[in-house]
Amino acid sequence: MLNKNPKNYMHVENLQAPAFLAKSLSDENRLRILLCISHKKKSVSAIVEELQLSQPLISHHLKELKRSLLVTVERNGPFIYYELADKRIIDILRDLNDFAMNLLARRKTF
Amino acid sequence: MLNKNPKNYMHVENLQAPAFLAKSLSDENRLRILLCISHKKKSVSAIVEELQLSQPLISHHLKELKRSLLVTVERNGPFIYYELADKRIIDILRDLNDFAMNLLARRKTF
DNA sequence: TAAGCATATAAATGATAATTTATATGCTTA
DNA sequence: TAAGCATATAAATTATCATTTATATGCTTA
Repeated sequence: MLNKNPKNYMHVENLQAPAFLAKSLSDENRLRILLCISHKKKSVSAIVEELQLSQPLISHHLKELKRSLLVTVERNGPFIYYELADKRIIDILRDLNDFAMNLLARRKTF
Repeated sequence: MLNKNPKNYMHVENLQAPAFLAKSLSDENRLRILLCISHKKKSVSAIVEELQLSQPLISHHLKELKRSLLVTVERNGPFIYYELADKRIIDILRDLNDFAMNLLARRKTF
């Protein structure tokens, strides 16, 4: 768990923030981008090359990830580098993956 | 973290499962439903009453949550009870909430 | 078996979002 | 300053999804 003594309590009334975050994580291509830059900042063209997706599509998703505050941007000459704003997003991604795989495995077993 | 020695490794190629799970968690009303049944199974009408949403909308979201394997169903007479399939989804929800609130707080600070 | 409640389902609608295609912007170098 | 590369943006298209409205199904009880 990220937080054993959470400072932010969840209320049935206000779940906008986690829902918004989950929406950012709900697209497979965006998850691939997050993993792709998880160890070091990378330029758009490097990401395009690695993930084999079109440049406008990558740019679109990067814009979305920036809007959700998940990545930060930095220009260096003609290149623009994207970097994780907080690497703990990878832990969350791993938790989602483990939990989802677990659900699927159980469905197959029982 | 859910898993310090994860059995399921993440690959940039296959992130369908976590993306699908995140999509289930990306709607505020579905999160409200999950929290609403987090302590005990509840009937559809009980959920409708608590969350003040229309019955067809609640049924629709419950169907979606069932499809994602997040809830299980049980009929008792005329009532149909929904229950969390795995309560650890609440930990994940809390992590999402904490992380999201953290991002927002930082944006306001810096 | 008719009536009534609990829930599901179907159809229609409106909104949002992913992707593609085309074009613009901005930096660098000759 | 023209040419070229890196990236962003805009427009068009298609797909997905939340919500509403209307209706059907299934259980129970009189």
